[in-house]
Amino acid sequence: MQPVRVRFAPSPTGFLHIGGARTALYNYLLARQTGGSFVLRIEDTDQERLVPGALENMLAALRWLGLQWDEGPQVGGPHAPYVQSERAALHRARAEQLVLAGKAYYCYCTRERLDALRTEQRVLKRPPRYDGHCRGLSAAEAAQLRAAGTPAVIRFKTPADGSTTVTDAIRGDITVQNSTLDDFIILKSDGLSLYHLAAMADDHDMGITHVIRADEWLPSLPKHALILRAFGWPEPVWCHLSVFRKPSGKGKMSKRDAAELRGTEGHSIFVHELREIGYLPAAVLNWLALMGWSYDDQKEDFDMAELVRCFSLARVNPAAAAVNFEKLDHFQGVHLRRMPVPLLATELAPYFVAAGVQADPAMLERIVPLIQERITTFEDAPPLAGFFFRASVDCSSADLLVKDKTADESAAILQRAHALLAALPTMQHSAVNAALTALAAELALKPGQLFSPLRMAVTGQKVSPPLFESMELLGREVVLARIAAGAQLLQAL
RNA sequence: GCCCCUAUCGUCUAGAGGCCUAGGACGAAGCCCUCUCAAGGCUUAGACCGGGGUUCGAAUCCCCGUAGGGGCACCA
Repeated sequence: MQPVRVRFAPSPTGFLHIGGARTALYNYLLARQTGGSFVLRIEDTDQERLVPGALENMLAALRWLGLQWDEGPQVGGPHAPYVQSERAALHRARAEQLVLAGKAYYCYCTRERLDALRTEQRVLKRPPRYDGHCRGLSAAEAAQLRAAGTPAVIRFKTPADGSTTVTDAIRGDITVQNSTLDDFIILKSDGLSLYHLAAMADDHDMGITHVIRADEWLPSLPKHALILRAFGWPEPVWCHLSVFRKPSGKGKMSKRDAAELRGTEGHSIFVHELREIGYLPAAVLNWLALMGWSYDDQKEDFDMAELVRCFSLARVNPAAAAVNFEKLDHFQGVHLRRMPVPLLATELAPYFVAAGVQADPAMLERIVPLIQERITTFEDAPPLAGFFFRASVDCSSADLLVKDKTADESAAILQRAHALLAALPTMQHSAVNAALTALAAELALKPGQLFSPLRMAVTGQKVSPPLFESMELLGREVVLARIAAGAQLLQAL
């Protein structure tokens, strides 16, 4: 395949979400695969909707995912500027060029008239469309309005009849009757271009060969094709990706859904939050890649290099996919288990700090093998392994009881274990295992009967990393102290 | 209201006329392993939206329904 020039063109009106990330990923993959270029362009022509911090958020999220752009903000490139608002003069010139060519015209209709028109059409159950009022203005009328300083927009002259056919790479030909389109605005009265013109002009100027974007643009695709044709510009390969649906399969994700997700499930649709929770970029990438694209009927485990090698537009699925976070967790597990221990330890360290425990780096590195296959996200680590670093643990006395035994009997059993471990020549886990297993047999207890209360005493948890390995890492002193404390707690009952 | 897109297990998907008594993955259930929890191994349940065509033959092609999604701004 020839080197492509693709672009990801987000609008800085919010945080980067998984839908945008997947669009960026597919673009990136195609660029890398063909030795082409991945352009990042910021579409900020709607100054009113800009959200402070959104741009920074997107750049950081893209970088975290490893989707480094070849041209764009912060890195520059031969087609700078890459921020659309800085290209306003270019867009304006294009709009005027179209007017001169008789393919667009100035429109002086007020918003009031437009609103009234729409309301009327709504009442009549007619599609809301501009009625072409200013298209028929005589030169004299137009000149008069202009002289009076009447605010004007520029509208594109859509052919009244006939149809427009555009080809989408994954959906085939799409044909719409031109009568269903109206004379849409391409330049606002403030002189800034609307998306339709700005995006097409920039795509052309930047030499974009493939436009891979969200499905929501499909209805306006004919407008874009019309603009391109009006200029006589070549069309890129179009590829419209289906939007993601809620996990329930119903509808698009809303802000409210997003908040709920973060709070109750520990998941998120925002890339930066996924990062905060402690997901691996490799897992997010693997997950996203497979939502709407597949390689074959077997392979699902991909790293970035493999994705670059295997990706193809032809295998992108046109149907909408519901977001499935269980699958994310699965990929997270796959990639997490594959991570080198020292690296995982380094990544985990800040999460312990955030949880209020000082985790000694050397100790953490010894603990990681015990928890690596027991955690999903980094956030899961402190609750599981925080007991290694705390001075003492809080035990629930109920769980300190040996099953089917009284408190006193349980305390006595704990004391037996205490004495045994105190006398053991080594705290090496297999030795601890052997000794404690023998003790259980001697006391006619099932292993679990003895180990459960011990686990509670030593870790303060009903669920923990392997007990004997944990004891070895904790050291005899700490283990004995905690068992003694547990026994004491029982006696106080 | 109008326009566009989509339609295989609960979910993500494989399938591009016979290889399909429809394959894989997540999730679920069961078993094994086992000090808890995981991880791992094995097994099971589970789908071609409906109706018409075309064809010797359709999950695959066409049409009509239906359902879901998206769009119809001086937003992107």
